[in-house]
Amino acid sequence: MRETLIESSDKSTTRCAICKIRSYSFCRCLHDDQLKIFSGISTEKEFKDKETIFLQQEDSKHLYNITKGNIKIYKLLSDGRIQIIGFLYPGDFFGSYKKGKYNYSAEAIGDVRLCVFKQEILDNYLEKNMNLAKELLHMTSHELTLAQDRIGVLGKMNANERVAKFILNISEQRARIGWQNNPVSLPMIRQDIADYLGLTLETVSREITRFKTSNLIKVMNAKQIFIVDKEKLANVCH
Amino acid sequence: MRETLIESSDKSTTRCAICKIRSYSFCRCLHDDQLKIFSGISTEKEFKDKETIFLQQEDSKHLYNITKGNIKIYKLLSDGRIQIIGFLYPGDFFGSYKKGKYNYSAEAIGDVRLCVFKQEILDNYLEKNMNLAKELLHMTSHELTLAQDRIGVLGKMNANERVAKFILNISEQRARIGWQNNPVSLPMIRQDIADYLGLTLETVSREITRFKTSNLIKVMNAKQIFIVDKEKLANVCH
DNA sequence: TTGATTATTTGATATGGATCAATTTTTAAA
DNA sequence: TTTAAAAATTGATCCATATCAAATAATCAA
Repeated sequence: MRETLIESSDKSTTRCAICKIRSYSFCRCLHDDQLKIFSGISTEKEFKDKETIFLQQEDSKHLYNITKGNIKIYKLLSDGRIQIIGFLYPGDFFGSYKKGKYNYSAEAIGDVRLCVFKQEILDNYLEKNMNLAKELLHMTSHELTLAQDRIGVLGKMNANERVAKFILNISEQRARIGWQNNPVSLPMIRQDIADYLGLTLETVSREITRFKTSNLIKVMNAKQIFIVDKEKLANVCH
Repeated sequence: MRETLIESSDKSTTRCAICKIRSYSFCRCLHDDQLKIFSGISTEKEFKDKETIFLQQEDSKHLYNITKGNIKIYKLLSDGRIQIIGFLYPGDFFGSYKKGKYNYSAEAIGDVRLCVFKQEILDNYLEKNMNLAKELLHMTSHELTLAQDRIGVLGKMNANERVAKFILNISEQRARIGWQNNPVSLPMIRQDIADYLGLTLETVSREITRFKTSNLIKVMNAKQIFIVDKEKLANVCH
């Protein structure tokens, strides 16, 4: 048993009421008086760096919401090739909504804390709470547009453009949840970025070097990128 | 005005009640007595080959459901490069948006008939009908898994694998809606297939020729492909 | 029918990014 | 600290697919 269950330390205030990331998560649509019940339908779990949250072939019984840290979701081809579908951040919701098998595997990048929902229980709760159902529909719909954007990147953009877009996207995401977005921290290793962008780690490294050489970015260290000229970087990819 | 509005020819039976594709569309969850109201919240429109249904930069005011024909949804880069996000078929629902703008453009392939919903009106109806909201959530969720599959194809598969997967996918889709799935008809031109798979039309043509030469398929004509050895074709791509 | 346009196939060549390989840097462990 | 392991960079070469070009086939309009 690699996961740790976190006990509610205080019975008077609910987990959800003091949750730091609720404002950019699907549960933001709930009223204060609904939080107590909602806290009860989920549990919190922690994962360490590189721990598997679930694998693609497993029965999908749970849905997850990130409250701390980063995770990657990925698909494996039979010959071992890997494609990272997405990097997910605090507030992101994942797992497959319809029952059956998960459509991808999920793994922690660094320390992670998740809200875990049992599928039937969340489903039942949705039935009684139209707000939450609509919020989840909007969120899924938004995720779909992000996936479609990625199809555009992988189908038509070259290495240069892919890496530029990646740096800008991750910076935007940081801004959205109110974190430092310049320099932007890249929690994942180059190989992960490559598997996300459909490139090799060598190509990713070379493109980053090129942006550095042409003064579009400064590489503070491998995991901290300072965007020097956002406009020029944006011009690279559209 | 290129679109044609179709008048309900018969006031006693509703459009929805006699709709041929309802069983594989999101409205299948509605009871017979709800159909009359539901018919009222949508209109039907026809489009001809190559007609634009909407463009990416337009304000998104409507959502669409295909009742007849095929459409393609695509994104354009500023320099004219095109990426086809998907080919959609009868029963498919589309028109997803981000910040009030459509996330892609949509164009008819051949003659098309669509159910058109005003966004606010459908949204209001959802409020009163949890079934439909949940069905739409499931459908959007399913679309998301399809988009994620495509990310895997575009990120990690070579030309050979992409074309094989394309032929098999389209055949499966035909089977799902109960149409002839072998030979499978490809309503779109080679250039569209290329823009869908992130390849050039020459490469698509060459891969099809290779499958033909190695007797995995027969090319009846450019738009009719007979799958000779489904198993071998499947082995190519996983 | 016939010519004109559009779509498809096939061939020759070029190239962006992969692959293979070595070195340097960073991180973690002893 | 020192050493070992992991991650990242840089260089040399190769290859899958793009690009350029031409021929053939299919479709459409007059």
